[in-house]
Amino acid sequence: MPKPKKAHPVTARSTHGITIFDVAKLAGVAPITVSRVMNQPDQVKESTLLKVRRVIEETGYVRNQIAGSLASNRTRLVAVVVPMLTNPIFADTFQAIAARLEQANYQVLLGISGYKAAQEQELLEVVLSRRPDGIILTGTIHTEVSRKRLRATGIPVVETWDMTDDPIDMLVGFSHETIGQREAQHLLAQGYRDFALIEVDDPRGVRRSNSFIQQLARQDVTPLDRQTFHGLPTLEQGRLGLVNLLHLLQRPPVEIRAGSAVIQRPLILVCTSDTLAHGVLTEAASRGIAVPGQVAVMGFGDMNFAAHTFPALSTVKIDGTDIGQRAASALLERLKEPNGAPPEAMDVGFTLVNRDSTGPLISTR
Amino acid sequence: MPKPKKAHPVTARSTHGITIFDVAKLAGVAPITVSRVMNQPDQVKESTLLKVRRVIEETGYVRNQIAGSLASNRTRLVAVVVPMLTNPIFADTFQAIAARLEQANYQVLLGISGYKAAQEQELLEVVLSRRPDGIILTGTIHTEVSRKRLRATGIPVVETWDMTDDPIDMLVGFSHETIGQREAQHLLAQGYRDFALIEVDDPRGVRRSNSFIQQLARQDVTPLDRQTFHGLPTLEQGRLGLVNLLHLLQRPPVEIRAGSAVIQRPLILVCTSDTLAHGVLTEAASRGIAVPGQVAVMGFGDMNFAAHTFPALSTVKIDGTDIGQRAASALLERLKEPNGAPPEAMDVGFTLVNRDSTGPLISTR
DNA sequence: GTGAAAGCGCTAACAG
DNA sequence: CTGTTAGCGCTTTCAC
Repeated sequence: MPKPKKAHPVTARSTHGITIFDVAKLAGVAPITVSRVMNQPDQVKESTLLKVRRVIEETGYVRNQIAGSLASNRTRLVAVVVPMLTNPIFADTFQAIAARLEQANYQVLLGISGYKAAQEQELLEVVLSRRPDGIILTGTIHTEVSRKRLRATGIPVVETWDMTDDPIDMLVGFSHETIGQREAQHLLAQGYRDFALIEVDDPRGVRRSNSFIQQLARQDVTPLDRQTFHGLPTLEQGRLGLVNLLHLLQRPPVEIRAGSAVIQRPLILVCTSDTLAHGVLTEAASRGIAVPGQVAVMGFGDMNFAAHTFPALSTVKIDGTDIGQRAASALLERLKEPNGAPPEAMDVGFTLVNRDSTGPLISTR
Repeated sequence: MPKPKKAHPVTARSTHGITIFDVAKLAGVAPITVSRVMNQPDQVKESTLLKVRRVIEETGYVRNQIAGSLASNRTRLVAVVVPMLTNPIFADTFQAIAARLEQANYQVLLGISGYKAAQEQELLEVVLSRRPDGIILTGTIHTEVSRKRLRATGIPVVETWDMTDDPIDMLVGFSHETIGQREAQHLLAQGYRDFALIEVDDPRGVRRSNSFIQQLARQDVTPLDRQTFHGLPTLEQGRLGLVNLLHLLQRPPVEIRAGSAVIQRPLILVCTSDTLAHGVLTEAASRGIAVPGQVAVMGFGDMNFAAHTFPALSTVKIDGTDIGQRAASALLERLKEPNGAPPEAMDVGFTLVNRDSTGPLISTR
């Protein structure tokens, strides 16, 4: 007696959903043909294609990617790990990544690492168990275990929003140290001499601040104060920052010559976030303190409001959307061409943006 | 000759990763025991537990959730669909959902629907193919196909950020119509008579505006203008909104009595977003227009900056974190207890928040 | 262009 | 507390 045919198994474990077997039977083809209709339609004859698609439509069949992923060893899933969704500075990047991936028919598995490498490591364990085809991380600071494990899996990885000499794989970001340095050089060149910093304890922001201070030191300048807040930057913190620094406003401005004119440079508050800077502007407005007459303000990020504050905010422009698009594109490229060009770090750079909150610009030719 | 044992198959198709079979062999137990160590550790003897865990540690075994999901018909995946990540109004909700789910050992599959029901429908097709254990949607407006398909799958669904009489399954939100109505009643009661609206074309915001206008009409009041912008709300749009309405500032304020004092009520700009309202405040500050003396401003959302603008912004408080937590909790509850209480709509409500941008409050007892 | 057979790596079900 | 067996629903491989 022949072994019973497996063509349409209904066992105790079956989930009673419509499967590829049901569709195949109704369409009068083999299951593998249904699979081809969905995955390689060009390899299927037009008439068969239509026949199968009609049955799919009629039955309301929904494919099971779980089974497909297990069989094919590809999930069409990309894990994206961000520190915190409520930090708007990453929103553009995240949005760009998700949009680009969805358009390429990949889905996003989201992970929140909370700015802690240890938490990220735990998260990666779970993430890897889903066998994503690729991983996009925020930052380049990870535990040694995480780095080793990621390299061991061979899954394409893109690190973002930072620079390092030793990336896990691909890298799309910029150097926070360079930003701090250039920002200091720029403001010194503009004639500023009295500095105070306002920051939150985000590790990358702190690195920018440290680098900024180091560069000041090379010119024998020491900042007058440094206000550090906890958690995500808020308008409230920015306002409080200025309140805490009001005593510094007594200092007479530095006078510098620009051609035939004389420009005054007061205290400047250098913030690690546009949001903090916006808070400073708000507090200044509420107290009738002139910006940039009595105090100048510098932000970070060039978030969408920065050009429209009053006065318009000078800042460091980071193109988050660009980072996201490049990161996603680099990953997709690799997924398409696993043996393509070797990983190459992309430095997307940054731009110092002069607006009204730091006063008239001195030509620096 | 006996059939070769399947215990440790290495075929052409194997992915050469470490599997549960390898771990089992090294630990001297059956594969199912390894599975139990990971999924039901309390059913395993302490010594076996330790033995297996040591091997897992040593080999660097990473479980394959794909295979597990296929076998168990549970994915520990929850799909979350949001219109747009860059809209900060949803950030709190999304963050709360993701945090709560991760803590319960579920992962988040992200989908971006772009405010369009048709796009959402396509997205759902892909999402369903991943067999998520639950789905959290933003809004209650979906195509008929989407609703039918979601109901057919039997997957627990939570709709958020809105109210409807006919939810797909569970619902956590508030009524945009009620907000518009109450907001109008409130402002009329405060003595305002000259209204202009500033909004973006987000469908829920437009519904609030429409409801607001309807309620005004019941008191024979007609708004003087309605500025509608496209896309996500920005500070820039808010500023532009005020610029476009400057001509309305000529109108003399309404005078009303509050006890022995007399209060003046000027034009009030009712915005569908705190961000727009913040832009109005900014433009007013830049022009030296007094708020609330010459123009009053009302926002929506009570975003984290609203209490700290200058002047502080009156608004409608929505607790996005609360929505997210409740949505996630309701879902988790159902996943734990599939036959628990029937779906119940949760109206989280809202709060009218009076701050300085709408001037002194009139007692409404 | 289409099909049959054999898994992918895990867990449900049942037995001991 | 532990093990055996038999799939989960799909795709790879090889054949026609």
